Amino acid sequence: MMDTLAPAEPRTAPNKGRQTRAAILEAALGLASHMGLEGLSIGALAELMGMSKSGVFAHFGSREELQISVVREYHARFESEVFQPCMKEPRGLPRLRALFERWVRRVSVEIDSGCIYISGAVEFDDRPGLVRDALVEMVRAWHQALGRAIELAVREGHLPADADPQQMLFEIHGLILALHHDARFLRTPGAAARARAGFERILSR
Amino acid sequence: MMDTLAPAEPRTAPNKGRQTRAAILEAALGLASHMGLEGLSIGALAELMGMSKSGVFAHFGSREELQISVVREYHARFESEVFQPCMKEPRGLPRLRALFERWVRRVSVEIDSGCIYISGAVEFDDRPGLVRDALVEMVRAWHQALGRAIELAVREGHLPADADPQQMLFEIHGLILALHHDARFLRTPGAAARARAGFERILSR
DNA sequence: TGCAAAATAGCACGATCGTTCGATTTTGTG
DNA sequence: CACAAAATCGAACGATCGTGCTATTTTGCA
Repeated sequence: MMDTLAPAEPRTAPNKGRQTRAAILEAALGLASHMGLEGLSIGALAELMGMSKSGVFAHFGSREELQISVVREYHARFESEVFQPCMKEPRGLPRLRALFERWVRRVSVEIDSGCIYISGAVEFDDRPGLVRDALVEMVRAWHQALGRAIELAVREGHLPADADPQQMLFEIHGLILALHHDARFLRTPGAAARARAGFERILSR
Repeated sequence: MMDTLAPAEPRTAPNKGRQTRAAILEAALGLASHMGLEGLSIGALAELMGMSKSGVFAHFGSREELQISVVREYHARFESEVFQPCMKEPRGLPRLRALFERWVRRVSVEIDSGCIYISGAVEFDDRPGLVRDALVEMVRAWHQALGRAIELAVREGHLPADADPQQMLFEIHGLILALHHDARFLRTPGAAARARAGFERILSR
């Protein structure tokens, strides 16, 4: 009988492997949030995990693959914690508001939450390679999802018919970037409130 | 007779020293624009300058001091290329428009112009130290200058009296950050036009 | 419970990093 | 021109980096 799922399933199911790989990725995510994707080192990660460098290394095969895995993991969490919960909100403004509000919280409030999309964009804007490609792909996907939500709000009549969704997306993204900057770098209090105020101003014309 | 300017002037005036130091700083500025302040290495800088590592090192005494010098140099150039030319524009909207327009060009158009304020903010938002302190100080100074320009525009009656200059500053800064992101990372065409459109929208209400 | 395979450890490698120090060259002036 | 100071070099240091190899341990099923 053929294997039910995996086409080339090895003799023993690597359960332990997947577990520790997930644990490493969890730690790597936290590390990369603080030090950036470029600051993520296998040595530091191994020490944090209490295992050997080669033990950690074996799970990814290269540092680049580790970085890409971190990007993908961040994307998965971002999608399940920001995007998906908002899909049960009614189409249009309520859903768009929910997306923005969760985005704000993700970027400014949560602990350990340097946004890898934002820091990665700065680190890799001049550095070609697979990590950059992965980052661009995920950011583009998120922007497209947000763009669709805005278009839906227009189509539902919650926003004026002559609104420019791409322009709104650009400005909303700017608010999030300014929030990230002021909250995390300048440590200015009230940045989240400014972002929300800007969002309302964008919606009302 | 006392020295006219420097209080402890050495026997021979170190003219050559200042020259090469300036040349190193010039190269360091270009390097840091591409690799970030953290990616700036003395070895790469020495190779670029065609001199020895220790020769470069001697001019700064430490890597941290080199990074701080780069930040200060960038600030000086930013001030003289963006801020000061706009001071001869009439107070109010014309001056504010000029400031924004030069800022846009600086961030998106110019060659070799990864903005060190922006990349540094991301690199050092979690990294305490003198480099971060220097960065925060310079960014704060620039924000204050822009804030004053906005307040002047209100006082001149070019903007409604109930406008919130700090909120406007936040939103304008967001436009620049979104421009930097879309132009340099995503390589989206037309990002500068979007930033300008957002700016006009902020001014007209 | 035995045994193959998977997971991990241990060690070494070449590179590069920032930094130190003593020797050497270059500079500028009396 | 001479001579002190300034500038630069060359070599070495300990640390850390990513990565490759070969043991060794652990895992999971027959």
